[in-house]
Amino acid sequence: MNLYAIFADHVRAALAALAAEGVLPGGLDATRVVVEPPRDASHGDLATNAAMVLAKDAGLKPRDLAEKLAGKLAEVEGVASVGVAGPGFINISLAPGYWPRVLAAMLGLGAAYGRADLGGGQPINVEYVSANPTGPMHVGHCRGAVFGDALANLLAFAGWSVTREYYINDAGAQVDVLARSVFLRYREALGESITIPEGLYPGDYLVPVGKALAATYGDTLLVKSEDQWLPLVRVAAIDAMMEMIRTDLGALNIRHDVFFSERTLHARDGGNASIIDRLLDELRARDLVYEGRLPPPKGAPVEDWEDREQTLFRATLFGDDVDRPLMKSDGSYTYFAADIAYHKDKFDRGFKRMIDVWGADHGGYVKRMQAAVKAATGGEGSLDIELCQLVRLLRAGEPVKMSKRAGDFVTLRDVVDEVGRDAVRFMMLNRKNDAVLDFDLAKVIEQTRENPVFYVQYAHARASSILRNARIAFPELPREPAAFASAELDRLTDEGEIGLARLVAGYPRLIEQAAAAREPHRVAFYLYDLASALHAQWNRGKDSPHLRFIIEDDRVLTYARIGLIHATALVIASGLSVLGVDAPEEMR
RNA sequence: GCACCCGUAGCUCAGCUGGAUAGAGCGUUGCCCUCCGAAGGCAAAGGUCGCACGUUCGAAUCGUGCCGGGUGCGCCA
Repeated sequence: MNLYAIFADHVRAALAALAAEGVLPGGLDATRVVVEPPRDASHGDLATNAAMVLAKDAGLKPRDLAEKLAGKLAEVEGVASVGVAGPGFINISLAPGYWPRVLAAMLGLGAAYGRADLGGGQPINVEYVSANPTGPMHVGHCRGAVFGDALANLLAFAGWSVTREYYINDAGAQVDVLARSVFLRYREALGESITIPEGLYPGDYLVPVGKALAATYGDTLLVKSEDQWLPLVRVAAIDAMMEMIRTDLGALNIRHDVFFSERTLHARDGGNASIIDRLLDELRARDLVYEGRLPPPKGAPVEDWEDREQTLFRATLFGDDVDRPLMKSDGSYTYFAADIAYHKDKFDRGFKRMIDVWGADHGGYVKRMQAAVKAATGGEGSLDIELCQLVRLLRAGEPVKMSKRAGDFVTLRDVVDEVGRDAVRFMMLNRKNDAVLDFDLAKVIEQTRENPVFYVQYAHARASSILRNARIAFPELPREPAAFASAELDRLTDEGEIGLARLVAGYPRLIEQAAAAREPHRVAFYLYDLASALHAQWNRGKDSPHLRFIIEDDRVLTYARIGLIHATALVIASGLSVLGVDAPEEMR
């Protein structure tokens, strides 16, 4: 149901026909041929670069080739005229009834309109958020969370079988610190007066965890040594933190399918080799792991640098700049070693394609991780990494102070509670993920055109309002969009109406391109344009009553226009659902 | 020193993976409310696409080198 794809087929057919006639050589490589909307609508409805791209191989001048192709394309059903312009563009104008027919087809599809099959149902794993389980989510986690979730939605809509995954970093020293912090809260719950020393987590959010421990264990942990109580407390603390994180994510409507524990990769139950042990043995057998020395890091001097032999992964064989350490000086595995095993595990679970969403501060980690996936999967698996740049939190143009000490950071929950889930989600997606983003708490709740969240939602509410009013004027009006596929849609002749239909017709193409580029922000910008076109057409009806959507004494025309409104509302709702934002029927 | 990201209108940003006269919002200027929602609308002015070479029919887009800003740079996660 992608008009541009349909016409790309027509172009290929025209090439084949010309080849059969001996006018063109056969077997021309048409991969660079695209059919797209012309930049300027006055050029026509569709344009293709075919003649310019193929001229050299065909041994013709672009304009000559264009003329020949144009002759063929003019015979295609539904084409009104074909022109050649500029250096060899072929512009196609569709017959007056064509856009209405496209509209009818999409109305028949309903909510399925826009769905693509790029992924062919293949599995893909999207890992995002993966915040440390040591406290509530803070606002810095927000962007990656929303981006990852919208990307997962987008890929699912484009035909992938998506699994949303969260990697729990529950194996490092930070979770021991968490456990010790919780143990203090436990003693506090038993009546002791405590102070949280430097280096432990001071936040109040651990108080209830301590109380729960006291309720479960009474004072029995007090007599145990740290070796004994630490594992118990750690498990309870991590569970409590993950529960909190799940709740925070729920406030943003984010739900993961899989929570994967790093600890399981390190586990050596009953003296067996761990998953990491076994993977490194395998890599060592392939001579991808060796003992060697690294040059000292450049840039900021590292104080306790010591030149020592260590266990290294040959990342340089796979495109990285240096080989990377797998063992810390105390003999335990680095985070990287675990991460290799983790991605290998994803691959073994059936995901040849993986996407990780990371913060920009992990940019230096990209090459080694991709190198590791290449090595560990024998080149069979592919890992794409999407980096999200920082968010600057503002209030009316002034930076919001965020200090890390004393647990005094702005939590994700604070922000969602203040401005609402929809505003957070839409604004986080209203910028390329690799550009830094200013998030102004004051601006995102303004109800003006400046605020794209409001403007787009308002467009949907306005469309809903029009439908309500139309049912008052014509009580027998059907409620289902599909019923309007049989309306006399060729009554839609106004340029504003055709413009709306054109935008709506471009939705499937937009979804495909946004999914292929992994850029959900394109959906947000598209929706803004579509909302703008709807608002504009509505406003034209103020000065020109004959352009209003509801024409009391012309039932047939009203039906056609209501069909257009249904189509527009459907696409807005569909796009918003990809972004994970509500499409309200009225604004309050 | 190296790697990655960014540099487009006065400001904040898009620019459909190389296409035609580079777009939108804000701000500025000028018009427009008896109206299916003015919670706005219409229009105008405003750009050597950081700079310089290169690739080709054609470059904001690709390559190389500079300039400016950000992030990161054994064992933290």
